[in-house]
Parts: sequence; structure tokens; C-alpha cells
Amino acid sequence: MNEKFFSLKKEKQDKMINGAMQVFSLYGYRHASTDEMVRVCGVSKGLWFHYFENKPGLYSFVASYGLKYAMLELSMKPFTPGMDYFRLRYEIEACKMDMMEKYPYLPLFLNSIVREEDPDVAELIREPRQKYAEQLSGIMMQADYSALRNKEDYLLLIDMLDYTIEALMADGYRSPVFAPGRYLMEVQKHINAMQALL
Amino acid sequence: MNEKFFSLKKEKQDKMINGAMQVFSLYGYRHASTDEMVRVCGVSKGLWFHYFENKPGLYSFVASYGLKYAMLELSMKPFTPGMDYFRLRYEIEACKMDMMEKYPYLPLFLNSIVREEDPDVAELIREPRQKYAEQLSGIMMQADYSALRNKEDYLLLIDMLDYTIEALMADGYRSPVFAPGRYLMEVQKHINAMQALL
Amino acid sequence: MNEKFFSLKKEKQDKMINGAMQVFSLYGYRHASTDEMVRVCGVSKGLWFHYFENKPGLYSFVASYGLKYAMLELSMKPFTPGMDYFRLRYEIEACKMDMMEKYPYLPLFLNSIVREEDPDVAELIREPRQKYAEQLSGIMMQADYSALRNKEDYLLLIDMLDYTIEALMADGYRSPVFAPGRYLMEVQKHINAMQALL
Amino acid sequence: MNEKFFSLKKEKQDKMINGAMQVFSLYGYRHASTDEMVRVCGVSKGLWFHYFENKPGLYSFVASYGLKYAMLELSMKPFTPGMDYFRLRYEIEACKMDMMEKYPYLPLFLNSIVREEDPDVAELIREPRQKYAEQLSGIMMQADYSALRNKEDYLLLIDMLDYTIEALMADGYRSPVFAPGRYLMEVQKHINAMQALL
DNA sequence: AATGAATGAGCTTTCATTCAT
DNA sequence: GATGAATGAAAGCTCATTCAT
Repeated sequence: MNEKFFSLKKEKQDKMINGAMQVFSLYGYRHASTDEMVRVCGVSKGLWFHYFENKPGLYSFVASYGLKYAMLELSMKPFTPGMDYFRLRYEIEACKMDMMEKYPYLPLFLNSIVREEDPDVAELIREPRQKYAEQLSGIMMQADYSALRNKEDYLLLIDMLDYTIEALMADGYRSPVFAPGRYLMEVQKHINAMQALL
Repeated sequence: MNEKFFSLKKEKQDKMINGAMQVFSLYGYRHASTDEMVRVCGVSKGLWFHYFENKPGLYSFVASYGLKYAMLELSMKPFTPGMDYFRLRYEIEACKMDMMEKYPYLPLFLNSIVREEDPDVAELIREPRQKYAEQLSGIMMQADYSALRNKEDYLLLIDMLDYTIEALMADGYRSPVFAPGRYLMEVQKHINAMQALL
Repeated sequence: MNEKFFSLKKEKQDKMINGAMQVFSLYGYRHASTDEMVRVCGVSKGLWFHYFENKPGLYSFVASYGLKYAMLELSMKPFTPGMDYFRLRYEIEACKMDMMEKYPYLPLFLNSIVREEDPDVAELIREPRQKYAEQLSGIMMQADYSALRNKEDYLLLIDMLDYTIEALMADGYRSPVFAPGRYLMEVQKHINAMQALL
Repeated sequence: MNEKFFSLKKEKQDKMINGAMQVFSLYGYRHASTDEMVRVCGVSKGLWFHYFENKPGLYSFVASYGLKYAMLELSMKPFTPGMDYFRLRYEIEACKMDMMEKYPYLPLFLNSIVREEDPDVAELIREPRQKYAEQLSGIMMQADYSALRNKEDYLLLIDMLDYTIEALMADGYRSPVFAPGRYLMEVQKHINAMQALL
């Protein structure tokens, strides 16, 4: 990418980033079209390619940027070591909701990045995607897992919760306007349901 | 579609069906190209449209066909009522592996059909997709769920298992050649892990 | 073309000829499709090409055939020399209506042949088209033109009438079902109108 | 259509318009191919669809544009009321020849628009086509028809002249290069011939 | 820096024509 | 003789990308 992108007014940078996030997260890498980004955020087609050589370059930038921003937000939250696992899991979703203020599609985009398998971009986003995963697991590792009795297999329960939470978010974005409050309530409800099983 | 398709040699029918299943399941409806199907199964471009009016028509046929074939295979297995839930869940995956003999990409395709949301085909496949889901839940409903103690929330555990199994299959197809035996082993391992928690 | 065509049952020959006439006259040479002929007259695609090498060959045959048939019909009518021009002109249209019994689209087709300018077939039909024109003018030449006083320019009035009559026929075929009686009435009305001017 | 088309250099606009007029008027709407337009006027295929959504949109634009241009040219000529009908009819053809300076195929295109019956575009051009017809008849209505004695049927003579003139133009364009001077001479000759009959 | 006109490869689809049966 | 399955070139159209302004 062209580093001069960062010399643009922050406002314009974000307008472009948000447009890209929206279109990429709704349609996936391959099916996202530059025309739609132009329509969504009112910045000329030529400019995208002025700053980001091509479509993979654009995706790779926005994905890295979104992942980094998420990592920064996560690092600023006081996830105190020893916090109950289920509580912590909820707080992470709450943190994602905070990201929406600046980047409304970022929570959905984060999930779509993880699922993205297009060979044109798979390698380009491998590293930041992994770092993000590592930070998340780093945070989660410090949790208090005592509620999950069985040491051997508790990772599977965690996976289940992750899948469920991702599905709830996809549902949320499918509605005309995403309601963060409602989303968090749904997440809490499902967490409670699982906790009751233990 | 043109009913004369069924007058073709079964061998050729299956070659075309398999080509379509492969390309559709790997890339999704929108991104699947007729050119690639031509390449994959050595049948001319014109022929696809001779039998299937257009791309939605082709998808709708192959999806319905695949779902029906899966339902037939499922209906021929002796899923005895009262069978332990986890055992039953495994047997269903085993049954999918049997389908691979004739349609190697069918198990993956079944999952991709469920996820397909392209507005051009959503309505066309709604009914067979639902019937398939109903047959599956019909089978599962007869299982012995006594292993899952807590009546309130056991559905979440089931969802978790379903998500896990789908992910394992996606992993399997990502490898150069899908190994049914290995897949079933992985499925069993994960089922065991969950059972141990109860 | 393959002369064996004439060994077919007359009934089948005519079914094919009528199908071709209909589609060619309604859509013109280029836009007429073999698929539509198959649909219209229920004879397989392969057979067309078995008897008529290719599309120009088919057109050239059917056009020549139609023109010859028209010439035969014309030659069998007792167009007595010295008949009043306007009466004769009407009788020719009446004769065309007789052709409809065997070839319902022939009158329209005759007009469409005259207008056909596609370079793929222009040369192929030049000769029969001209012969037909010559026979017609041969017949017309023997008419009694005394009603048309001015020797110098009467050819233009004749052209006008020809154009008008052609337009009336096109109108007639545009209606759901062509009514020969009504058509002849319209022709007579217009002839009368012109006669009144002299 | 995309209004930005008008921001192109006039020269390029006209190059595209002329290419479309030429191909459309020579082959008719259905048989006119975008590839041929590309070849004829050296502008890429993509650009046509950048400005004109699809083929009907393109035809509808060029037809409307051509009709409007013709109406403008007609409105700028001093067709003085009371001018002799035959003189006026000639002047209209002379006016069409003036249009050729900017749009060499426009006179032929105007005729082809009137004959166009493809259902994909019939409705799209109905209104401008009618307005053009109305302007023409508005002009002709003010003519001095005293030369045409018989009030009852003079409309038929007018039709005849119109058909003849249209045919002469078609003939003219069939020659390697259309010669406006020669065309006007032919028109005059035929007008004279008819006048002599009255 | 910023625009959007311009391109052409690639997509879905049509259709004259061939050929095995 | 008769069929219609099969082909591939060409049509209308899309879209990532380039480039003159």
C-alpha cells in the first residue's frame, strides 16, 4: 500500500475504511465490488487503487487495520487476570461493541476475516489474523476456568460458545440496523444457558 | 430443467452432477463458473444450458438432487429409535461418507447448500433444504437423549457438536484428498470429548 | 440441398416448409432460429440439416420453393389479357389468398423475401426472386392501363399501390389470425380510393 | 443512461453516436452487435455499458437523440406556411441531408427507427418517435395542398410519395458511399413525376 | 491528490451446426 | 431416415484495474 494514505484527513481515512469493511464483511472478499464501495462511501474508484495497489492489497490493508484496531481496543480494557471465564467472554463481546463507535462493521468484519478462505488473500492476512487470535487466546488463558470442571475437554465447550456467539452476531447484522444492546443481551442469555449445564 | 437429462447415460449424468457439486461447494453459487465446470468434468459449456435453463436452474437442480439423494441414503440406514444420541450423530456422518462413493463432494455440498444465501437461488432451494433438515431432525428426535441430563439447555450442546462436525468436514476437504476414514475418526474423538463432560 | 427431401411424404415436406416459412417470414432470415422451427413444426433439428446443408441452404430452398409455388398458382389463373389494371391487381391478391390453403404464411413470406437483404442469402435468392418479379410484371404488363392516363409517370402510382398493399398484408398478419376475406376487402377499398383520383 | 456521457468531449460523444446509428440502421436493433460498434468506432465494449445500462438503453438513447436532433434541425428551417406541398416535401429531404454533416447515418436511422418493431425497445421509443411524427405532420399540415385536387383521397398519394422517398434513401445507402446530391435529384425527379399526374 | 473515463478479460447465455446412435 | 445430444463461437454484460487529466 501507499503510506501517504495516512496523510489523509483521519475522517476520510475512516470513511474509506468503513466502506471497505462494510462491503467486505457483507459479501466476502471475492464478491465485494469496488463499485459498491464507491457507492457506499462516496470516494472515487481511482483513489482506492492509488493507495492500495489492487483488491488483495486493499483487503489485506483493511483486514490488518481492523485486526490491529481490535487488538488495541482489547489491550486497553482491564481484563483482570483471574476473571471468571464466562464473564471475560462476555466482556470481550462488550469490547467489540465499543469498536462499533468508530467502525460500525468491525465486529462483523473480524468474524468474516477469520472465515475468509479465498486463495488470493489467505496468505496476506495469515499473520495479523494469527496475532489477533493469539491476543484473544492470551487474554482468555488468564481466565479462571474453575467453573469448567473437566480439564481434559473444556476446550470443546469453549469452541461451542465461540460458534454460538459468532452466529448471534451474524443474526444481529442481518437485521436492518444492528442493536448492540440487544446483541449483548442475547450473548449473556446463551452464556447463562451453558453455565447452567456445568 | 429439461427432463431429458435423465435419459443420458447414468455415468454422464453423474459426471455432470459431480462437476457441478464440486465447483458449487468449493466456491459457492455466485463464484462458481460454468467454465470451471466444463474444465472439471469435460462436458461442453453449451450442454449445461441445453439441460438447465440457466445458472439458478442448474444450481437448483443439483442442490435438490443432492438433498434428495442424501435423504434416500439416510432413509435406508437402520437408525433404530432409541439409539444413543451420540452414536446416532456419528452414524449420520458415517452415512454421509457412504454417499461419497457416488458423489464425492456431496457431504461438503450439503453443508454449502445450508449456508447458501444468494438471493438468486435462496427461494429455489428453500423447500428441499427444509425437507432435508426435517428428515435429519426427525431422525435425531428419536434418539435417546438420556445422556444429556439437563433438559433446559441440551439443545446448545447439540448445536455445538453440529458446528464442530461441520468445521471438521471443511478441514477435511481442504486437504488435497478427503480421507473419509480419518474424518470419521476425528468426529468420534470430538464426540467422545463432549460425552466425557456429562 | 439433398434431393431425397422430395421422397418424404408430401405431408411431412409441407409441414417442414410451412414451419420454415412461418419463422422466416415473421422474424427475417437472420433472426429466425432453428429451435423455433423445431418447436413450430415438430421435426427434429438434425433433419433440417440432413436435407438442407445449412441455414442459407434452407432459406434458399424454402424461398425458391415458395416463389415457384406462387408462380405456378399465378400461371394457373386465367388473367385474361386486357383486363383492367386495377381489377388485375386485385385478382393477384386474391390468388395469394388461394395459396394460403396449402402454405398459410406464403403471402407474407413472399413479401419478406423481397425485402430480405442479408448478405448471406442475397445472392442465393436473386434469381428466383427476379423470375417471380418478372412473371408478375409479365402479367401486369398485359393489363389495360387506359385508366391511368399519363403514360410517362403511371409507374409511380403502381408503386404506391404495391407499397400500400404490402403494408395491408403486414397489418393482417400482425393480428392473431389472418383473415383473408377481410384482407381482400381492405385491398379493394384502397384500390377504389386510388381509382377515384384519376 | 448515465448523464455523464454528456461530459465527454463532443467529438467522442458523436463518434459513439455515429457508430451506434450506423450499426443499428444497417442491421436493425436485434441484429446490431456491440462488437461491431466497437469495431466501427474504436471505443471499448465496456464503455458502452458504462454509459448505457444495456442494449435497449443504448438503442433508446441513440434513437431519442437522433429524433431530437432531427426535430431541432427541422425546427430551424424556414418552412413557411403555405409553401407548396411538393416543394415542402423536397425541403424536408434537403434538411435531412444537412443532418448528415454531423451524423452521416441519421437519415437512414430515422427511417429504421420508424420501422423498428422489436418488443424489447418498442415501448422505449414510442414517445419520441411519435413526437417526431407529429412535428413532421405539423409541418406538412401547413402546406398548400391545392395542387392535390381531390380532397377525399389525397392522403394516399402522400403515402405513396413517402414510401417512394424512403425506398430511394434505402437505395442510396446501399451504394458504397451515400451521395446526398444524387439522392436529392432522385427525390425531385419522382416528385415531378407525381405532380405531372395531377 | 483525486477523479472517473476507459479497458479487456471473463462471465452467463444463445444458436447454427455436427455426429453418434 | 431420423433423432437430439453435443459443440464452440459469439452475443450481451460485469468488474478489477489503468491512466489521462
